[in-house]
Amino acid sequence: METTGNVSATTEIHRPELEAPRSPEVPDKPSLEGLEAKWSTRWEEAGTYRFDRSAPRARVFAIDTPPPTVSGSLHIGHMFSYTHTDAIARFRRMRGYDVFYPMGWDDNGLPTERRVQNYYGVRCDPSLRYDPSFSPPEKPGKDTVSISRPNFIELCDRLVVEDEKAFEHLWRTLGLSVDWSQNYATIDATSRRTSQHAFLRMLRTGNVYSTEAPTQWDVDFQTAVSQAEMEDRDLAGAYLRLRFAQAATDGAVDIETTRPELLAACVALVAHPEDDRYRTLVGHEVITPLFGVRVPVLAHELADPEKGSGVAMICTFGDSTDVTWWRELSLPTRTIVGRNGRLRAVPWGDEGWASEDAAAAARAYGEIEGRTVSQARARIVEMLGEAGALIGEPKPIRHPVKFYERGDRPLEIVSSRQWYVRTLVMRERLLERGRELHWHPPHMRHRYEAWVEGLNGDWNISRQRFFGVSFPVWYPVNDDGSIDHDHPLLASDDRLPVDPSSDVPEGYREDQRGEPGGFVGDPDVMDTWATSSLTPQIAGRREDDPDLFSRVFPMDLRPQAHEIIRTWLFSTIVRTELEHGCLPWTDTAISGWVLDPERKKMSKSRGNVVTPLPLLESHGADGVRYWAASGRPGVDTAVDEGQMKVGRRLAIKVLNASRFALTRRRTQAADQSSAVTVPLDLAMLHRLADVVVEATTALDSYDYARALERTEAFFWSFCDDYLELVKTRAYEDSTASGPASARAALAIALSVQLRLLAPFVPFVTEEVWSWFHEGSIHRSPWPDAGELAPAQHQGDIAVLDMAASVLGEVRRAKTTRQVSMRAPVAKLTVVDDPERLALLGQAESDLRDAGGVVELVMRPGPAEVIVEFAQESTESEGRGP
RNA sequence: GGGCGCUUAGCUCAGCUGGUUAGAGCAGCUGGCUUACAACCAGCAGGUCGGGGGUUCGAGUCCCUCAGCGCCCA
Repeated sequence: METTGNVSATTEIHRPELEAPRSPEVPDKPSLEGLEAKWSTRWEEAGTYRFDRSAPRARVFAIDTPPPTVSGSLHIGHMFSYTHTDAIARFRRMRGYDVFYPMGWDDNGLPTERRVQNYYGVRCDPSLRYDPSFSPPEKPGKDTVSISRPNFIELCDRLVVEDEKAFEHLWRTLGLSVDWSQNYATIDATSRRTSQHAFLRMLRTGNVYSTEAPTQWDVDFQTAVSQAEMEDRDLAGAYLRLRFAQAATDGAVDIETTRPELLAACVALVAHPEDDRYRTLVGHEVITPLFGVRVPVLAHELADPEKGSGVAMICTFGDSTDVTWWRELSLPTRTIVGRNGRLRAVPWGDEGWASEDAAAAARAYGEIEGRTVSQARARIVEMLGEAGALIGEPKPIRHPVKFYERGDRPLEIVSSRQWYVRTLVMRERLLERGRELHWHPPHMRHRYEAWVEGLNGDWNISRQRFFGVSFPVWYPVNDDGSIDHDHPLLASDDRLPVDPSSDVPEGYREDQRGEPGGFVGDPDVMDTWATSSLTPQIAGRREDDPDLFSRVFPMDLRPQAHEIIRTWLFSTIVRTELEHGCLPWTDTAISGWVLDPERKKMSKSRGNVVTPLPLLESHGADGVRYWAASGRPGVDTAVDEGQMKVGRRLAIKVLNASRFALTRRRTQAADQSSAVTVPLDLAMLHRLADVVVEATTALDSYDYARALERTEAFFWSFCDDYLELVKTRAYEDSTASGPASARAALAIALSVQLRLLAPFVPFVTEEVWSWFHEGSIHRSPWPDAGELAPAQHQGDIAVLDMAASVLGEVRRAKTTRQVSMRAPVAKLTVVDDPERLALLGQAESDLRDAGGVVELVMRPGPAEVIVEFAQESTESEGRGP
């Protein structure tokens, strides 16, 4: 076999030795039952998948495993994509790599918070003190119990442990070849230390900064969200035309808006500088209806003359364009939407809230104060109508509105202090890294590029939540009680991880917390992606095991789903670029989605989510894995129990075919390839050698599905044709070269095929392997040239093709006559050209045995096969072979 | 609005740099208990490769265009 792809580059890899087989012990009735429990236990005991941490980097294949969100329910999509990765991991291991394959749990963040709230019926109130005696109710009570932040976090920690057990059981049943001694969790001490340390480094290098700025805000979760967590949803709305009076004249200006409730937050009107209709108006002032606020009319390119009247109302803040105008035109801030999504009280007449008629403004505002945004909208439309400021009828539209991906109400923009990672200035470098990375399939790179090119702000990593990694930062409290955000007090590296809500900064005492001259902790936690973007550093133990880290980083493979390219993949590239100036991995394999059997996207709300465990029970892990591995890289794949049944049948076939091959072999001490001398046997091994090359090439390029397909196709024809052809010869109880050749070829072919199938159906292949080996098949060498080279040089595949083809004609004739396959053929006449007849002649006796042929006649002529049975002399003519 | 992907047998999908008569599995139909396997085996049938145009000796494959579906981004 020629080496291909990066095979030649891995010459330093230590290839496992192929263990000499022992005398086989074959069960009479082999079965798949219980293989998952049996082998997952033995693999654990034997440390089959244990990472050898003495391996040099060149011998290591490191996988940056996606940590599943444990607080979510088990999902068939997990089994699908993790099977793909596992097939690659097993292949690499057999190729002699030391595979670093850890498992992580993403227990950090909002999903866990929500689950804890619902599971225990509690909510976090950060103003409460820690209660060491608190224990949660058995069942959620009628009323929600308020508990302190440390108590809440304890419950999070307690629950995720349970969830992780369920996941681990699933993974072991599925047969993932994970090294379970390399676990991590995104909230554990290692992760928190890694994350906080990286944060402090970014702070020192200036790659992270905090600022008070307009921020996308979810009013229900009451937290900021980043661009990566937002999505557009189409919502019904209406354009309303509002009339503003000109301050200096009797004239009026009409604007159109979908958010009239923000009228009180209006700080200016804006028109396009080239719009002749409003050129004279720009620079003058107008007065808002209802609130009587004087605001300027300004010019800016982003005002769209085609939209509405061509003049827009700038509010603080209705959307991101408002933010842009506010910033670029240096406008004042008049915020009316509070963090809870209700209109807050504002001091009409005071500084910043000047009005032509403050009393009337306060009266009008009193109608909407305290209401939600949508309630306020309804009321203010009525009031505008009564005031005659509403022109014409509302024009209903559907338009995209920004939502938090987990949220239920549109995002609002509020001004708040947040930490940001400087990603915008990195744009070009990030694109360059995207081009360096090997994408499987390649077109997934476009998703990344579109995202990086579309970045419109730095990455906000502050979240106003409870269960997450804290910022290792406190702030001095000035003598007047205000907080000095410009001189943060940083935790020293050796104290990490810290929780600023309970730990005290150096040089301070706990009783100075919140006091003038004292300190306060940063109240926020980091975005979960700010931590999970460091999975290579966390899994590789950068903080506490630099030696390990040097052996596994940069990693080789990031497997993940396509919908988190913009979050996980993107943020990991950002962080590794900032930390190390390189890519975190050389390759990424992007898996598709699992769709329901009707090819619809699965979702809880649709109620079409397929749970994995029942499938594992009815089809076996190998069956489920077979279905998963049949899904092409990056391609969305429907749940198909039919495919799982096929996989199970394949596994059963492996048991039975192996039993046959090994039973024949019982008298044979060794399987010498030199014993294979019969042309038919050499032909079969030659074809198998081609399959080995194909499968190896495919797996080298992460195309597990192709490798499986080729291997499986060979295996079935091996069973249907080759096995049938040599059956009689292999049964012959003799040491003659013919039978010996068949037995040796069967043994070699079995060994090679089991190993080719091992990454896909690890349980059945291990079971069969154990019948005649001491060690694990998963630590055996991947098949290669050495084992099949003699056959490749001597075997002519056409011998097998000819024999199988003529045998097919014999079967056709028997089926047509509706007779048993055992029915004898009185005379078989094969007409073909002399060269092909010569090839067939090399398999003549096998063909006669397999077909039950009494007399075989071969003569030159146009291709034709004639099958004659005793008694009836009718001829059955087949097409030429 | 921009981008990416998909469209091949009733269903699920292969078909790689163009090259015999377009393949597989499932489902369907017809048979067969055959000492590896009846959870099995053998065979049959089923397709104007989404539509149109082009390049070529030759197109499922390359180019253009249209349509439908899905996803990503705005």
